[in-house]
This record gives sequence, structure tokens and C-alpha cells, in this order.
Amino acid sequence: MIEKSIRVFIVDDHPMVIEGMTAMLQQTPSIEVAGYAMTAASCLGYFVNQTADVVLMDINLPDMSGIDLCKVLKQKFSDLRILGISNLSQGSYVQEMMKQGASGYVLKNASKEELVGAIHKVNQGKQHLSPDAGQAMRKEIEKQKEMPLITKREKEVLALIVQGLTNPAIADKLFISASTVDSHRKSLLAKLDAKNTAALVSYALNHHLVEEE
Amino acid sequence: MIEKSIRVFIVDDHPMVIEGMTAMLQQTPSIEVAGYAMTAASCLGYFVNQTADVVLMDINLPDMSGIDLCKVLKQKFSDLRILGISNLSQGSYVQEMMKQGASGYVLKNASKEELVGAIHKVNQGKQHLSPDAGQAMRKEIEKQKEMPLITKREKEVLALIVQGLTNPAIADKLFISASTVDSHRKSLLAKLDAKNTAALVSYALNHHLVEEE
DNA sequence: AGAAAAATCCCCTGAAAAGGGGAGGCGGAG
DNA sequence: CTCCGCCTCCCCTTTTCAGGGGATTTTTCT
Repeated sequence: MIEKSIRVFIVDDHPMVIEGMTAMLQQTPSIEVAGYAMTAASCLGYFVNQTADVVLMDINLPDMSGIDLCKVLKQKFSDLRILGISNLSQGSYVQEMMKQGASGYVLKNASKEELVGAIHKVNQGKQHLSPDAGQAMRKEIEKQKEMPLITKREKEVLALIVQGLTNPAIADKLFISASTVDSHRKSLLAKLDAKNTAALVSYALNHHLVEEE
Repeated sequence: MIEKSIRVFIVDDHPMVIEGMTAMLQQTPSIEVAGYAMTAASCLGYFVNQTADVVLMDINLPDMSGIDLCKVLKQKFSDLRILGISNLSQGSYVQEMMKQGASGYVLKNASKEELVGAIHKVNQGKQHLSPDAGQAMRKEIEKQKEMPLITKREKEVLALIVQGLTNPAIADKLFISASTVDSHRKSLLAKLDAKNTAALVSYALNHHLVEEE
């Protein structure tokens, strides 16, 4: 029985990883490396004239996040299967990736067997998540359930508190009264179970409730 | 002219990277991949009976930090040249690595040419730093010069402030008076150019002046 | 349309922190 | 030995925060 081999396209900015994946996949007859790109731009360029079945895509690209690239590719080529690749098993990334249409996620410390297996699975329209990635994603979902607490406004206030602004200063920035800011501050203290500003800021930074770092 | 090829040993917990580096290096006649290990333990096991000229070593290993492994290897085999490998160009790691006797540092996004070049350079007893890594290291040194400000006691107080303790509570913990704690707090505010507790905590966490995260 | 949640604003009191000053002891570096 | 930095402690005042209420409007979800 003759099967068409799966055409895989690799997007990663690390030459080592490209070489490694290529080396791994070349040993597998059912898989064929159709090409690779080291930037999102050149990846998109490739897909103008050519195509592939599965894209192995690093989340961290120099010119565009893998999440955005995933979105763009799926919009143009809905049949394309995308497999996210990253060394970090941060649930939030995994989640975002899947939301944007990725079919799976493997970590960079995946074995050859897992990688090949994942490609086959994804090519059949199934999903594949690395054990750690899946776990991280589940944890992330748990977390979000545990504390959907903070409202938009509170988050804004929190961000300004973290920046070292006082209530009056925050009031100015948000065009509300200092009393209101104080109300939000009190809610935050209660919700996050902090008993003063220091604990509040610590919590916010350690739980990534605010941007910047 | 016949030259002995350089025996390279690879230590990395990512199969992809091992495959990738092996693939890259096999194309280079002057270099021979003597073996590889995915854990510090198996690396040490290898060197009981065998040896190599250059070790390519990832900083992030599952069972031991690359920095510690570097130290151990250099103690036992001072002739061994060690080339650190990592995707993060964090200056502090680079510095630590070099302190422990590493001969160089390349980033995972290094090209085949750079990798091969670095191996040759290091094998000749020279040093090699990836451009980005070198830059990161210089920045780190700059940083440390910019602010050796905080004293031991201040750091202790800062850590407790970050944990959300008030002056009286800190005073209790450190067996000093609340007035003294306040003095330290004032010093911190002045030194770190923060105008309140929130800014202080932010600064401390963002600049890793305290443990835990 | 009606209930729930969020956002807005205000009062009060006491505690903590910010900002300013001064001062004594102690140990290391010049 | 003397100076300087660090640690220690205290005084003062003003501002900000914490904790407890209560109240109104707007948004959101059902």
C-alpha cells in the first residue's frame, strides 16, 4: 500500500533545531521535510506558491509571535495543521496557540518518537499535546477558574499602584475621584488577600496580573 | 597534513538539539561527535572511562545546573574545554559559566558556522562568546557597577517588606526597634529612588533584589 | 425587563508610611 | 588613629493607607 508522505514545513529561528528536526524526520519514510523558514515573513513567502501538510512552528520568532503567525496561516489555509513547538510549557502560550487554530503542541525536549507520533496524529486531524504542555494548560485553566476575581477597572488601578502612584495620582490618570480609587484598592486587597500595598504589589507581580517586567 | 579531529561531547536534554548539533558537526570533517548525554549524571558517567576535547553543554539540565556540572568537570579534567550553550542570553548565566571555567558561550540560535568556529577556537585554548552573549555579559557587569548600593541589613528588611510585613512586624522578626526598620526603609526608598512602598516592591522584584518568585 | 455585578462617590477612624531632622556605637580602610 | 559607612535608635509632622460603614449609577447578563 502506497501512502503519500506527509509534507512538513519547519518554522524556527534556531538553526540547531531546524537541523535537528530535519535529521529526525528524514529517518522517517512517511514524513518528508518540504522546507523551512527562520522568520515568519519567509514562512509566509513560502506558502505563496507552495504548501505543506503540517507546519512545525516555534512560538518565539524574531519578527512575529508564533501565535499570530498561526492565526494568519489558518485564515489563509484552513486545511493546514499546525504543531506548536517551544521549550517552555507555559500554559498561557499553549492555550493561545490552540485558540488560534493550532492542532497541537510539543516541547523541544520531545523525543523523536513523540515528534513523529504527533505529526501523524495531527495530520489525521487529531490533536496532540505534550504531556507537560497539556498539564500546564490544565493548570492554567484551573487558575483562571480559581480567580476570575479582578475586574477591568481594578486591574487598571492595580497596574498604576504597582508603578508607585498614590490614590490621588491614580485618580488623576483615570479621571475618577480618589475615593473611587480607594474603593478599588480595597477590593483588590480583599480579593487578593493582601493586607497592605507591599503584599498587593508582590502578588500582582508574582502572578503576572500586570504587564511589564 | 593529517590532523586529529576534535572529539566533541554534547550535553543537552533536548533530543532535537542533540540531533541538530550532531547533524551539523558530522558535516565537518575536523570534528567528530564522541557522544552525548541528556543528563549531568550520564555525562559524568561517560567521562569515567572515556574523554573528549570539547564539551558542548546546555546550561539547563534536568538534574544539575550546567554551571555546577562545568565546575565538576573542570576540577577533574582541567584540559577539557567547555562551551556553554543556551537560548537565553542572560548575562548572569554567562558570567557564572565563565567563572566556573567555561571557555565560551554560544546561543542556540547560532549558525552552523559560528558553532564550528567556536569549537575550533575553544579547542585551541581561546575563548569564544556569541556576540549577543558577550553583550549580555558586559551589560550585567555594568549593572553591578551601577548599584552595589544595598547593604545586607537593608536587603533583609526589603525582603520582609516585599512579603507584606509592616515596620513593627519586621522589627519583631529582626529583633530591632521599629524606628530602625523605618530608617532602613527610608534608605531603601532613597537608594532605589522609589517614593513609596509600591514602587519599592516593584523595583525589588523586577531587579531580583530578593529571592523567591 | 430585572437581577447581578461593576463602577462611581462619600463618610469616619486609626494605623502605617513618607519626609525631615538628629545622634551614638562599632568596625573596617586609609 | 581617624574618618566613613553601617546599624542602631529617637523626635517631629504630614500624607497615604487600611478597615469599616453606606449610597448611587451604569453596565452586563440572563
